[in-house]
Amino acid sequence: MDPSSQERQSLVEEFAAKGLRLTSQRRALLEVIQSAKEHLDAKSLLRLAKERDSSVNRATVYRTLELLKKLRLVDELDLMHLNGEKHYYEVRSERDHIHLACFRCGKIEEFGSALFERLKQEIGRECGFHINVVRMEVGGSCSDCAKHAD
Amino acid sequence: MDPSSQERQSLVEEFAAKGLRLTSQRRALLEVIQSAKEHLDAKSLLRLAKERDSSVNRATVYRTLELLKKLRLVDELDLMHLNGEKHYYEVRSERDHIHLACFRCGKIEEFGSALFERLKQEIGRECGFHINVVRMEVGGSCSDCAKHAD
DNA sequence: CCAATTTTGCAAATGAGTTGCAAAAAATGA
DNA sequence: TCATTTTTTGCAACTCATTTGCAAAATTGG
Repeated sequence: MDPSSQERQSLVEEFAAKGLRLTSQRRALLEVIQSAKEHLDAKSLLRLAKERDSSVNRATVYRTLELLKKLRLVDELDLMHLNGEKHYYEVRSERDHIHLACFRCGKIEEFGSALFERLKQEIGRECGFHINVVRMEVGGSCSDCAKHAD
Repeated sequence: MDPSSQERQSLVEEFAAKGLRLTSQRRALLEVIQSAKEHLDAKSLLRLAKERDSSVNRATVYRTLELLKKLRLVDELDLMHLNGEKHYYEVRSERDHIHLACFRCGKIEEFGSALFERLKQEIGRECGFHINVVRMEVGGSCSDCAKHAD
């Protein structure tokens, strides 16, 4: 009941709310992205979306991802190219966060901080730059791996 | 004479100082990267390196860039994929900086700030993460383009 | 229901980056 | 210096993520 405890609107809802056609293929993809527990690339998204609607095609996945990026519903990540040149996707969250990629164990951590928010504000203020998308990725050794050596 | 007025060591010198073989092909590439006035992709690097040593091959460019990344002499950038999926390269500088990419006019600005440095320190402190590489890229409208509208 | 518009699957194409391999170049060591 | 070993290179073929042209299918708006 308390509005602050509400789940954020689902991707599917937000997508439909923009007046775009919610085809079964798009719905399948949106549901997959929304429910993902980890960062998924286009190939994985296709595989999982096909489990919901076997007619989903690779081209549709790419075309829909392009659309979602433009709509700012989804962010595209590189994750420091830890596993090749492909991209990963995640639902855009309320608060931006930094991705920390461990070169040793491959773990991806997310880190948000007030300092990060201030930095973004500073960019707007100092450079007169109007920010649409921010991507900050850090590569190195996570706390577990850093212990062992460098 | 004043040490602070000295140019930073050249890429070629740093490369040789690491005890690696400075072949004519590598020298050509290093000189091109060092003297670049803008961010260049592998294709452009190859073209320009060939002007210095026509024997330089694409494979060598990629192999050398891989080496330079590992040595932390060069950073790889995406520049928000403003022009396709290719990568751009720049000499690693004393101080990290953020790349601001304008989606409208394509201009790339660089921005370094104390806040950015503090944020990196915070990541180390809060997450116990040992940072090797940082990449922060921002997409939006530069000050000129932001005036016109959004 | 009909005409116009959007979205789709398919298959082929694109393009950045990688790889196996044999030849060339550089280092090593008698 | 010369032979041996190691590294680097060019070449051509390849991989693989992503894009595109197009005709068919689905949706929308009269």
